[in-house]
Amino acid sequence: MKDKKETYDLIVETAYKMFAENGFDKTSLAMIAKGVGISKPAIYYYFDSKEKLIDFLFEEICKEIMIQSTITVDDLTVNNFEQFLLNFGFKMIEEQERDVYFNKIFNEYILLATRNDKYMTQLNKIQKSYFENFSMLMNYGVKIGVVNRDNVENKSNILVMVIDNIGNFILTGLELDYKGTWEEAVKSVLKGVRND
Amino acid sequence: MKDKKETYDLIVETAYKMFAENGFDKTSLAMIAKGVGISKPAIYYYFDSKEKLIDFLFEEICKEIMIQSTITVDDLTVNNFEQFLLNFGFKMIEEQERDVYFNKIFNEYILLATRNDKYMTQLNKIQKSYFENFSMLMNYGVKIGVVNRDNVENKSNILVMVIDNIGNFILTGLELDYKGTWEEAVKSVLKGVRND
DNA sequence: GTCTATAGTCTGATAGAC
DNA sequence: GTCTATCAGACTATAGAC
Repeated sequence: MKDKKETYDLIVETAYKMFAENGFDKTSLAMIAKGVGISKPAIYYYFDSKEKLIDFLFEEICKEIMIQSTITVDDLTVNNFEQFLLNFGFKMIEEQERDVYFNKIFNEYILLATRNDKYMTQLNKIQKSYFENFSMLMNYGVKIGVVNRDNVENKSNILVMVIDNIGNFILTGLELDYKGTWEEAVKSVLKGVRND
Repeated sequence: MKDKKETYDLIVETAYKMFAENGFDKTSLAMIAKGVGISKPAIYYYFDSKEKLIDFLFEEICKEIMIQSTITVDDLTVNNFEQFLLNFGFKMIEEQERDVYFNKIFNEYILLATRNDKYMTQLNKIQKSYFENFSMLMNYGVKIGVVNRDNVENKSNILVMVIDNIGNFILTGLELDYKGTWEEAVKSVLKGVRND
């Protein structure tokens, strides 16, 4: 029982890294087995098929994203709103610069989703929650008077687009002032409030 | 000679669509041959290998992007600067909504590039020219007084990030007010000029 | 739980006739 | 130029011993 758990985790971790580095198609079960230090058929004891292994990893990743993208609005005030937004982005940028695997494998899943509704349904849920979180945040900003009420949804969309795409550009090795760009995006969006 | 040209073009067109729809690995030469209406070995008369075919399409796509992303600043004035930026984005959004193949296959190449320097070198050139074009445009905007000179590079980056990511979101079928978001991005970036 | 052995399928690529 | 025939190799997955 103890050994089962350990091998299982090793398969999951190794598959995660190898799928991220080589892609799903160019990562065979034989490669994963070799990486773990077991034989190929041993993987089938834990996962019914390669596809099931891919599906399992997708669900794990989705859960993680849902947790990370959650925003709680409770402690936000006029004084810390901008700093909160800035920190949220900075934290994401730092995480994406640190963990290359995550973005690579997630892009694999996005491409998979464009060809397979099973993944697209799940992906759309994540996107929706992402946009809703930022929308909620910006509307709260309007409420406390730090965001101009005009085109709130579009302002929210801009922030999502920028922070999401920073990850993609990091992936290509492009060295840009990402934090500066995020800061400018936040400031652009918060500009123009009438204090009357 | 005439027949050669026709078959050649058919292979290129069919491969383009099939690679976009199924991905490189899940599109075999047999499938392409069947789509064209020839036998598999016939493809080898035109392309030395599957990889060479993939490389050729990549170069074609790169050329097209380089042309489309080129911006000429000559006719821009204080009066038409904002409208030019808006139209540039609107045109890109419309094209991306129309041609689904282009974005799908380009994302394939981006993933390929993260695993193969041959493609990454080319991809980085495209990105560089893209950022430079927008940077040049924004600096021209500063010069004629429609863009605030503070953080010009970051403002330019925001526009690139937004317009680039709109394509990705269209790919996932997400229905958003893309044109409105672009409009808001342009206005956010152009805001705050001091007319003194 | 993990192994060896292997079935069955598909792949990219080549040889050689027409 | 295009074909039929065929290759070696890699793949997922399974059977059955231990």
